[in-house]
Amino acid sequence: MSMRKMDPSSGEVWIGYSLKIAQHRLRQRLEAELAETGVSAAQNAVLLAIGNNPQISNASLARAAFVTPQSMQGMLVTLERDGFIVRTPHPEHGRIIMTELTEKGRAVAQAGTIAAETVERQMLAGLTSEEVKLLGDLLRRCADALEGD
Amino acid sequence: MSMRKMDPSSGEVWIGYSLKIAQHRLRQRLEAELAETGVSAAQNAVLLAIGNNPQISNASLARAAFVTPQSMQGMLVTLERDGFIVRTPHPEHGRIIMTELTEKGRAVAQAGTIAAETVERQMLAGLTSEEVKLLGDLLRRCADALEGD
DNA sequence: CGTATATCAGACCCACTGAGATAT
DNA sequence: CATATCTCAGTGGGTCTGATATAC
Repeated sequence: MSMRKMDPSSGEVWIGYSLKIAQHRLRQRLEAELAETGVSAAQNAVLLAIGNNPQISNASLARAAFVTPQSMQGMLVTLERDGFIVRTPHPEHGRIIMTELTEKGRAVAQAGTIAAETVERQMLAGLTSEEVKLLGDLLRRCADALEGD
Repeated sequence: MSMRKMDPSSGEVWIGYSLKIAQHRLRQRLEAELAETGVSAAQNAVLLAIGNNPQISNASLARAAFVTPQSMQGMLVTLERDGFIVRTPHPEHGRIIMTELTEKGRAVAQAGTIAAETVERQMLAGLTSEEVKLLGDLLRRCADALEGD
Protein backbone atom coordinates (compact mmCIF):
# COMPACT_ATOMS: atom_id res chain seq x y z
CA MET A 1 0.00 0.00 0.00
CA SER A 2 1.70 3.16 -1.17
CA MET A 3 1.23 6.61 0.22
CA ARG A 4 2.00 10.10 -0.91
CA LYS A 5 4.22 10.77 2.10
CA MET A 6 3.51 11.77 5.63
CA ASP A 7 3.66 15.38 4.50
CA PRO A 8 0.13 16.54 5.19
CA SER A 9 0.01 19.13 2.42
CA SER A 10 0.45 18.44 -1.24
CA GLY A 11 1.80 21.76 -2.38
CA GLU A 12 3.44 23.39 0.58
CA VAL A 13 6.84 22.66 1.97
CA TRP A 14 6.11 21.97 5.66
CA ILE A 15 9.43 22.69 7.20
CA GLY A 16 8.06 21.34 10.46
CA TYR A 17 7.83 17.87 8.99
CA SER A 18 11.36 17.97 7.61
CA LEU A 19 12.55 19.26 10.95
CA LYS A 20 10.84 16.44 12.80
CA ILE A 21 12.19 13.74 10.52
CA ALA A 22 15.74 15.07 10.57
CA GLN A 23 15.77 15.28 14.34
CA HIS A 24 14.10 11.89 14.69
CA ARG A 25 16.71 10.18 12.54
CA LEU A 26 19.54 12.01 14.22
CA ARG A 27 18.33 10.76 17.59
CA GLN A 28 17.94 7.19 16.35
CA ARG A 29 21.44 7.16 14.86
CA LEU A 30 22.88 8.66 18.03
CA GLU A 31 21.14 6.10 20.23
CA ALA A 32 22.54 3.32 18.07
CA GLU A 33 25.99 4.82 18.50
CA LEU A 34 25.47 5.17 22.25
CA ALA A 35 24.11 1.66 22.75
CA GLU A 36 27.29 0.40 24.40
CA THR A 37 27.36 3.20 26.95
CA GLY A 38 23.92 2.47 28.34
CA VAL A 39 22.62 6.03 28.10
CA SER A 40 19.96 7.51 25.85
CA ALA A 41 20.50 10.50 23.59
CA ALA A 42 18.72 12.77 26.05
CA GLN A 43 20.74 11.42 28.97
CA ASN A 44 23.92 11.93 26.98
CA ALA A 45 23.00 15.56 26.37
CA VAL A 46 22.51 16.07 30.09
CA LEU A 47 25.84 14.41 30.90
CA LEU A 48 27.64 16.65 28.41
CA ALA A 49 25.94 19.71 29.86
CA ILE A 50 27.02 18.74 33.37
CA GLY A 51 30.55 18.07 32.18
CA ASN A 52 30.73 21.56 30.77
CA ASN A 53 29.07 23.16 33.77
CA PRO A 54 30.31 21.47 36.92
CA GLN A 55 28.26 21.89 40.08
CA ILE A 56 25.26 23.01 38.10
CA SER A 57 21.88 22.86 39.80
CA ASN A 58 18.84 20.93 38.65
CA ALA A 59 16.93 24.15 38.03
CA SER A 60 19.68 25.51 35.77
CA LEU A 61 19.85 22.30 33.81
CA ALA A 62 16.10 22.38 33.35
CA ARG A 63 16.19 25.93 32.05
CA ALA A 64 18.97 25.08 29.63
CA ALA A 65 17.00 22.17 28.23
CA PHE A 66 13.69 24.04 28.18
CA VAL A 67 11.93 21.47 30.33
CA THR A 68 10.32 21.68 33.77
CA PRO A 69 12.49 21.14 36.85
CA GLN A 70 10.43 18.04 37.57
CA SER A 71 11.28 16.53 34.21
CA MET A 72 14.99 17.18 34.70
CA GLN A 73 14.71 15.86 38.23
CA GLY A 74 13.52 12.54 36.88
CA MET A 75 16.49 12.31 34.56
CA LEU A 76 18.95 13.16 37.33
CA VAL A 77 17.46 10.54 39.64
CA THR A 78 18.00 7.91 36.97
CA LEU A 79 21.51 9.10 36.16
CA GLU A 80 22.44 9.06 39.83
CA ARG A 81 20.88 5.63 40.36
CA ASP A 82 23.01 4.31 37.49
CA GLY A 83 26.19 5.86 38.84
CA PHE A 84 26.84 8.50 36.19
CA ILE A 85 26.55 11.50 38.49
CA VAL A 86 26.77 12.43 42.16
CA ARG A 87 24.71 15.15 43.77
CA THR A 88 25.86 16.94 46.88
CA PRO A 89 24.18 19.78 48.75
CA HIS A 90 25.70 23.20 48.31
CA PRO A 91 27.75 23.93 51.46
CA GLU A 92 26.44 27.44 51.97
CA HIS A 93 23.33 27.65 49.87
CA GLY A 94 20.95 25.30 51.62
CA ARG A 95 18.50 24.08 49.02
CA ILE A 96 20.76 23.88 46.00
CA ILE A 97 22.13 20.47 45.05
CA MET A 98 25.33 20.45 43.02
CA THR A 99 25.54 17.85 40.29
CA GLU A 100 28.84 16.42 39.05
CA LEU A 101 30.00 13.56 36.89
CA THR A 102 31.47 10.43 38.44
CA GLU A 103 34.43 8.69 36.86
CA LYS A 104 31.97 6.47 35.08
CA GLY A 105 30.00 9.52 34.00
CA ARG A 106 33.11 11.21 32.66
CA ALA A 107 34.01 8.14 30.62
CA VAL A 108 30.54 7.95 29.15
CA ALA A 109 30.49 11.67 28.44
CA GLN A 110 33.75 11.34 26.57
CA ALA A 111 32.41 8.45 24.50
CA GLY A 112 29.19 10.39 24.04
CA THR A 113 31.02 13.40 22.68
CA ILE A 114 32.71 11.22 20.10
CA ALA A 115 29.42 9.54 19.24
CA ALA A 116 27.69 12.88 18.81
CA GLU A 117 30.49 14.15 16.61
CA THR A 118 30.41 11.00 14.52
CA VAL A 119 26.69 11.20 13.89
CA GLU A 120 26.77 14.91 13.25
CA ARG A 121 29.56 14.47 10.76
CA GLN A 122 27.50 11.86 8.94
CA MET A 123 24.48 14.14 8.88
CA LEU A 124 26.45 17.04 7.45
CA ALA A 125 28.61 15.00 5.08
CA GLY A 126 26.85 16.27 1.99
CA LEU A 127 26.92 19.94 2.96
CA THR A 128 29.59 22.53 2.35
CA SER A 129 30.91 24.39 5.35
CA GLU A 130 29.07 27.45 4.10
CA GLU A 131 25.83 25.50 4.09
CA VAL A 132 26.47 24.14 7.55
CA LYS A 133 26.95 27.64 8.87
CA LEU A 134 23.81 28.79 7.11
CA LEU A 135 21.77 25.88 8.44
CA GLY A 136 22.81 26.63 11.99
CA ASP A 137 21.91 30.26 11.52
CA LEU A 138 18.49 29.47 10.08
CA LEU A 139 17.69 26.96 12.82
CA ARG A 140 18.58 29.43 15.52
CA ARG A 141 16.42 32.09 13.94
CA CYS A 142 13.54 29.62 13.79
CA ALA A 143 13.96 28.72 17.45
CA ASP A 144 14.13 32.38 18.40
CA ALA A 145 10.93 33.14 16.53
CA LEU A 146 9.13 30.58 18.67
CA GLU A 147 10.48 31.88 21.93
CA GLY A 148 7.44 33.79 23.09
CA ASP A 149 5.61 30.61 24.24
CA MET B 1 23.76 29.92 38.69
CA SER B 2 24.68 30.77 35.14
CA MET B 3 25.91 28.36 32.51
CA ARG B 4 27.64 28.61 29.23
CA LYS B 5 24.74 26.96 27.43
CA MET B 6 23.72 23.39 26.92
CA ASP B 7 25.93 23.37 23.84
CA PRO B 8 28.53 20.77 24.76
CA SER B 9 31.33 22.26 22.71
CA SER B 10 32.74 25.72 23.09
CA GLY B 11 33.99 26.32 19.61
CA GLU B 12 31.95 24.19 17.28
CA VAL B 13 28.49 24.84 16.00
CA TRP B 14 26.66 21.62 16.89
CA ILE B 15 23.85 21.66 14.45
CA GLY B 16 22.33 18.72 16.29
CA TYR B 17 21.72 20.88 19.31
CA SER B 18 20.10 23.67 17.28
CA LEU B 19 18.03 21.07 15.51
CA LYS B 20 16.83 19.59 18.78
CA ILE B 21 15.94 22.94 20.28
CA ALA B 22 14.09 24.16 17.21
CA GLN B 23 12.08 20.98 16.97
CA HIS B 24 11.44 20.94 20.71
CA ARG B 25 10.05 24.46 20.71
CA LEU B 26 8.01 23.84 17.61
CA ARG B 27 6.39 20.86 19.26
CA GLN B 28 5.70 22.77 22.46
CA ARG B 29 4.09 25.63 20.57
CA LEU B 30 2.03 23.24 18.49
CA GLU B 31 0.83 21.34 21.54
CA ALA B 32 -0.27 24.62 23.11
CA GLU B 33 -2.17 25.40 19.94
CA LEU B 34 -3.71 21.92 19.88
CA ALA B 35 -4.70 21.92 23.55
CA GLU B 36 -8.40 22.36 22.80
CA THR B 37 -8.53 19.44 20.41
CA GLY B 38 -7.25 16.91 22.92
CA VAL B 39 -4.54 15.47 20.69
CA SER B 40 -0.78 15.70 20.96
CA ALA B 41 1.50 16.95 18.20
CA ALA B 42 2.46 13.40 17.30
CA GLN B 43 -1.16 12.26 17.26
CA ASN B 44 -2.06 15.22 15.07
CA ALA B 45 0.63 14.24 12.58
CA VAL B 46 -0.84 10.75 12.38
CA LEU B 47 -4.36 12.08 11.88
CA LEU B 48 -3.19 14.32 9.04
CA ALA B 49 -1.37 11.40 7.44
CA ILE B 50 -4.51 9.27 7.61
CA GLY B 51 -6.59 12.09 6.20
CA ASN B 52 -4.31 12.29 3.20
CA ASN B 53 -4.05 8.53 2.78
CA PRO B 54 -7.44 6.98 3.46
CA GLN B 55 -7.58 3.28 4.22
CA ILE B 56 -3.89 3.21 4.99
CA SER B 57 -2.55 0.27 6.99
CA ASN B 58 -0.72 0.41 10.29
CA ALA B 59 2.46 -0.90 8.67
CA SER B 60 2.41 1.85 6.03
CA LEU B 61 1.87 4.53 8.63
CA ALA B 62 4.76 3.17 10.64
CA ARG B 63 7.07 3.24 7.65
CA ALA B 64 6.06 6.80 6.83
CA ALA B 65 6.83 7.94 10.36
CA PHE B 66 10.04 5.89 10.63
CA VAL B 67 8.89 4.05 13.73
CA THR B 68 8.21 0.38 14.42
CA PRO B 69 4.76 -1.07 13.67
CA GLN B 70 4.37 -1.65 17.41
CA SER B 71 4.90 2.01 18.16
CA MET B 72 2.37 3.11 15.59
CA GLN B 73 0.00 0.42 16.81
CA GLY B 74 0.01 1.99 20.24
CA MET B 75 -0.88 5.37 18.80
CA LEU B 76 -3.69 3.93 16.69
CA VAL B 77 -5.17 2.10 19.68
CA THR B 78 -5.30 5.37 21.59
CA LEU B 79 -6.74 7.30 18.65
CA GLU B 80 -9.41 4.66 18.14
CA ARG B 81 -10.20 4.54 21.85
CA ASP B 82 -10.74 8.29 21.78
CA GLY B 83 -12.96 8.16 18.71
CA PHE B 84 -10.72 9.88 16.17
CA ILE B 85 -10.39 6.93 13.84
CA VAL B 86 -12.11 3.69 12.91
CA ARG B 87 -10.32 0.58 11.77
CA THR B 88 -11.98 -2.03 9.62
CA PRO B 89 -10.50 -5.22 8.17
CA HIS B 90 -9.71 -5.18 4.47
CA PRO B 91 -12.51 -7.10 2.73
CA GLU B 92 -10.24 -9.21 0.56
CA HIS B 93 -6.84 -8.95 2.11
CA GLY B 94 -7.22 -10.81 5.36
CA ARG B 95 -4.70 -9.35 7.75
CA ILE B 96 -4.71 -5.72 6.68
CA ILE B 97 -6.72 -3.27 8.76
CA MET B 98 -7.83 -0.11 7.01
CA THR B 99 -7.69 3.05 9.08
CA GLU B 100 -9.96 6.04 8.46
CA LEU B 101 -10.92 9.24 10.19
CA THR B 102 -14.24 9.55 11.97
CA GLU B 103 -16.25 12.76 11.79
CA LYS B 104 -14.62 13.79 15.02
CA GLY B 105 -11.24 12.88 13.60
CA ARG B 106 -11.85 14.93 10.48
CA ALA B 107 -12.80 17.95 12.55
CA VAL B 108 -9.67 17.64 14.66
CA ALA B 109 -7.50 17.11 11.60
CA GLN B 110 -8.89 20.27 10.09
CA ALA B 111 -8.19 22.24 13.24
CA GLY B 112 -4.80 20.58 13.45
CA THR B 113 -3.90 21.65 9.95
CA ILE B 114 -4.66 25.25 10.84
CA ALA B 115 -2.71 24.95 14.08
CA ALA B 116 0.29 23.51 12.28
CA GLU B 117 0.16 26.26 9.68
CA THR B 118 -0.10 28.92 12.38
CA VAL B 119 2.89 27.67 14.29
CA GLU B 120 4.94 27.11 11.17
CA ARG B 121 4.19 30.62 10.01
CA GLN B 122 5.38 31.97 13.33
CA MET B 123 8.57 29.95 13.15
CA LEU B 124 9.35 31.17 9.64
CA ALA B 125 8.24 34.75 10.16
CA GLY B 126 11.77 36.12 10.14
CA LEU B 127 12.90 34.24 7.04
CA THR B 128 12.62 35.20 3.41
CA SER B 129 10.92 32.75 1.10
CA GLU B 130 14.32 32.01 -0.38
CA GLU B 131 15.64 31.10 3.04
CA VAL B 132 12.63 28.92 3.77
CA LYS B 133 13.22 27.00 0.60
CA LEU B 134 16.88 26.64 1.43
CA LEU B 135 16.17 25.46 4.95
CA GLY B 136 13.83 22.78 3.70
CA ASP B 137 16.41 21.64 1.20
CA LEU B 138 19.19 21.49 3.78
CA LEU B 139 17.03 19.59 6.27
CA ARG B 140 16.06 17.02 3.70
CA ARG B 141 19.67 16.51 2.71
CA CYS B 142 20.57 16.04 6.38
CA ALA B 143 17.82 13.47 6.83
CA ASP B 144 18.88 11.64 3.68
CA ALA B 145 22.48 11.47 4.86
CA LEU B 146 21.32 9.63 7.97
CA GLU B 147 19.21 7.14 6.09
CA GLY B 148 21.58 4.18 6.17
CA ASP B 149 20.75 3.32 9.80
C1' DC C 1 8.58 -21.87 3.43
C1' DG C 2 9.39 -17.01 3.52
C1' DT C 3 7.52 -12.55 3.94
C1' DA C 4 4.25 -9.20 5.60
C1' DT C 5 0.78 -7.81 8.81
C1' DA C 6 -1.45 -7.20 13.19
C1' DT C 7 -1.38 -7.64 17.99
C1' DC C 8 -0.21 -8.54 22.94
C1' DA C 9 3.02 -8.00 26.81
C1' DG C 10 6.58 -5.73 29.18
C1' DA C 11 9.93 -2.29 29.85
C1' DC C 12 11.83 2.25 29.83
C1' DC C 13 12.40 7.16 28.91
C1' DC C 14 10.65 11.48 29.26
C1' DA C 15 7.45 14.97 29.57
C1' DC C 16 3.65 17.03 32.18
C1' DT C 17 0.56 18.73 36.44
C1' DG C 18 -0.16 19.15 41.24
C1' DA C 19 1.33 19.57 45.85
C1' DG C 20 4.53 20.28 49.47
C1' DA C 21 8.82 21.29 52.14
C1' DT C 22 12.73 24.30 52.68
C1' DA C 23 15.93 28.05 52.01
C1' DT C 24 17.10 33.22 50.60
C1' DC D 1 5.81 37.63 52.28
C1' DA D 2 7.70 36.51 47.83
C1' DT D 3 10.72 33.88 45.26
C1' DA D 4 13.61 30.02 44.14
C1' DT D 5 14.84 25.34 44.82
C1' DC D 6 14.25 20.48 45.50
C1' DT D 7 11.28 16.58 45.85
C1' DC D 8 7.35 13.19 45.79
C1' DA D 9 3.36 11.24 43.54
C1' DG D 10 0.64 10.43 39.70
C1' DT D 11 -0.36 10.34 34.69
C1' DG D 12 0.25 9.64 30.02
C1' DG D 13 2.60 9.52 25.50
C1' DG D 14 5.84 7.37 22.73
C1' DT D 15 9.40 4.22 21.70
C1' DC D 16 11.60 -0.12 21.88
C1' DT D 17 12.26 -5.59 22.04
C1' DG D 18 10.26 -10.06 22.13
C1' DA D 19 6.79 -13.30 21.11
C1' DT D 20 2.59 -14.93 18.73
C1' DA D 21 -0.98 -15.59 15.28
C1' DT D 22 -2.53 -15.14 10.75
C1' DA D 23 -2.55 -14.27 5.79
C1' DC D 24 -0.41 -14.08 1.10
